[in-house]
Amino acid sequence: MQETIWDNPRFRNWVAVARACQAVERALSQALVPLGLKTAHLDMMMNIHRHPGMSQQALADKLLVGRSNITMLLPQMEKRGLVRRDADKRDKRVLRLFLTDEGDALLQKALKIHFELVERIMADTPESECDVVGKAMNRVVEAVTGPRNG
Amino acid sequence: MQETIWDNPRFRNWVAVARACQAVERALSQALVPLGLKTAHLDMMMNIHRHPGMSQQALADKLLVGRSNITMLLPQMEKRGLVRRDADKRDKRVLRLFLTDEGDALLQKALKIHFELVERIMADTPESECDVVGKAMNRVVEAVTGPRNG
DNA sequence: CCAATAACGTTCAACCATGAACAAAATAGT
DNA sequence: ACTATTTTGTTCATGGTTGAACGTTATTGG
Repeated sequence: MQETIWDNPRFRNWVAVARACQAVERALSQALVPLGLKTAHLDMMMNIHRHPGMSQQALADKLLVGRSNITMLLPQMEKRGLVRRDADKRDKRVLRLFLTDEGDALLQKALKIHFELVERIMADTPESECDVVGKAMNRVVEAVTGPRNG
Repeated sequence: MQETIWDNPRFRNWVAVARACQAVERALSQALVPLGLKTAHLDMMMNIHRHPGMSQQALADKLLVGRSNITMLLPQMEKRGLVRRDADKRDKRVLRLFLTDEGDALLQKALKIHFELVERIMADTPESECDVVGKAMNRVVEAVTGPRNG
């Protein structure tokens, strides 16, 4: 009776999700080595691309990481000429984030790699099921971050 | 036309998976603080529980982490009296891993927390969809770790 | 106007994770 | 039997991630 938990569909299936996620994270990490990028950098660039001019705080919230994480990583990318940080005229506390042209070009290459990896791992999953997965995951994020006190 | 990638169902939905995974990982991490456990420890204990006597190498493979990771974490748990490492008689290189009674008891508490979290985040997802998700994720793991040439 | 509070970004020390290099033990090939 | 290769676990230097404490700037309340 000690293994009752594993018989629960939700639990067992979520474990599969976590496992798959880590496997893909690792594979993506390897695939990005030629570009000199870490998955954390890619995540940041993807978000800055989709929300140009966002603050570091907003980026941290999107990525579900601490603010200090952003502070530690951004200067590297800035030095590489991938990202630009402009001071906000109205609010001197915030820095507005933008991709440089070079950053955008590198992002496109990285996205291609990411895309091909996803295509490969999802090849045997029909689109309809993909949508079921995506919708379930969006509900998960809401359930975790929504009722989140802060 | 530069955002074509985001219109792809597989890509967009996979991003949702990764995001959900990180959110839950973070939530679980917080929920385990009272037990003095990290998610890495819980993962290890779960696997040792299901495969008693497994080697550190086998555990690393299951968890998709480096061998050194196991070496760094296990002694802490051994000192806490949660895990036991027995030398194999036949092969003097390998150490066989077991949970102590105390470790098993703590694992049960941790599993309860994990289980309740999963129940909460999956509450709005019917069991049938859960299975679709789980099967898709198992295919993902196979696609990544199976054809993995190196 | 002025003090208190909150928000943004930074710094720092502590902890984790990783991969390369290593010693010991087992296996394979001759 | 003997060397070469592989496997297992450890060590170590490096780099990533975190949360707390801090300085600066906005905002709120009197």
